[in-house]
Amino acid sequence: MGRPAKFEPAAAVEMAMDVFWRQGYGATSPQGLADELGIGKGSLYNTFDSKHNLFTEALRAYTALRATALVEMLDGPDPVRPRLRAVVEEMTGFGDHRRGCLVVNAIAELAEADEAVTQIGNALFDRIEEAFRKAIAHGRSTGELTGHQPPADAASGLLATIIGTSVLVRAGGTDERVRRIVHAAIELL
Amino acid sequence: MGRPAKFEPAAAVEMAMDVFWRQGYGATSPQGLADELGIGKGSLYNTFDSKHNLFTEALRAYTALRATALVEMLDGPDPVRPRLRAVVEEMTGFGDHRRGCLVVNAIAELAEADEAVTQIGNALFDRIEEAFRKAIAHGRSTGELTGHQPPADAASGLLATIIGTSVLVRAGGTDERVRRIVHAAIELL
DNA sequence: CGGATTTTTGACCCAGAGGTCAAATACGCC
DNA sequence: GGCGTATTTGACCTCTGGGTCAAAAATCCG
Repeated sequence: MGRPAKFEPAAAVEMAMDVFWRQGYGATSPQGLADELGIGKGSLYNTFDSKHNLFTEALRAYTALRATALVEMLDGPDPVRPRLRAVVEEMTGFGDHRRGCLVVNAIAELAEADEAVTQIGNALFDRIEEAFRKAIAHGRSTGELTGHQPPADAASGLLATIIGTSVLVRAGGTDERVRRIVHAAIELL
Repeated sequence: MGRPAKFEPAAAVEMAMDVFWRQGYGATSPQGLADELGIGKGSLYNTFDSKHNLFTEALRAYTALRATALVEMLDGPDPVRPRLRAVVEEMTGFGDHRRGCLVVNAIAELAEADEAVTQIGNALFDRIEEAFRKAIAHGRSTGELTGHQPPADAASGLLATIIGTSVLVRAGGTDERVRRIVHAAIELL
């Protein structure tokens, strides 16, 4: 049966996710990752073939987490507005960690040269936008939301808003400003 | 008087700006920069002491350009809405280059570890927000804009929107989506 | 216990990063 | 032309990045 593995790949991916999230891709070294995961560099490369591959795995894990949280938070009884607000706050990384959104950071850093990253990013963006659209459309149908733009437009706007806000959070912007942005964006629906 | 300089530092900074803008900070090497500027690596280091210093110089040049363009575009006869639209489109890098905003990219890549970058970024964000606020307030005073949120809130929202949009542009998002976002954001003022 | 197997590990590799420097070069001036 | 000065340049340096691999270690099985 061979020597027992010392670490769970899935858990390692999540830890790597964390490191990339904090430091970005370029500023993160394999050695650093191995240290942080508490394993040898060789082990890292046995399991994940390259730094870049580990990175995309981390991005995928991240999008899965996000998407799950998104569905979970939007799926519930009316009213929909507080749910949307909660989602927006959660997605921006508002509050605790202040690292913004890993996918947003990845795209800003690498988009021009890295096809894989761009693809993962756009996929997440599309899912978020679509979830927003559905929620907004639902809110309109019950009369809770009274905005005048088509739900698809409102959803796109909200997507841009959370992306922008995640950057502002990462920049260390004041809670006050972030709060105002979120509030206004939700209010306008 | 000594040997005549072969390159203008200011011009070099602008070219470096371009390279960083395309590739990001981590993916740009001193050698690559020197090649692109058509000078020796030594010359680079004589003029700008470090890669990081050149980078912050580039960021500063960038913010100066942006700020100038901003003021120029907002300063004109009524109505203010088309001006705001033009600014938003310009700032997002919509249309030609598709690289998003250099400062946004820099923050997303480095914010957590790089004080200088964070500071430059926040300064630019503040200036943009303030310019928006003034323009919106003016539009309200003439009766052109009829939105209900306080101008400061609308300005913050617009700031988040252009940041988010610049990321979407960099991700290669469809023109159609970007256009809808910009349109809706301006319409809501 | 002695394989057979699976995983770990750190030493090792090469290329390139970021940076330095002495020599070479191109002026103005006497 | 010779000199002082300012700038350029590429060779050079060290260190780390990203990655490989042979040997060691830890398990199961007969």
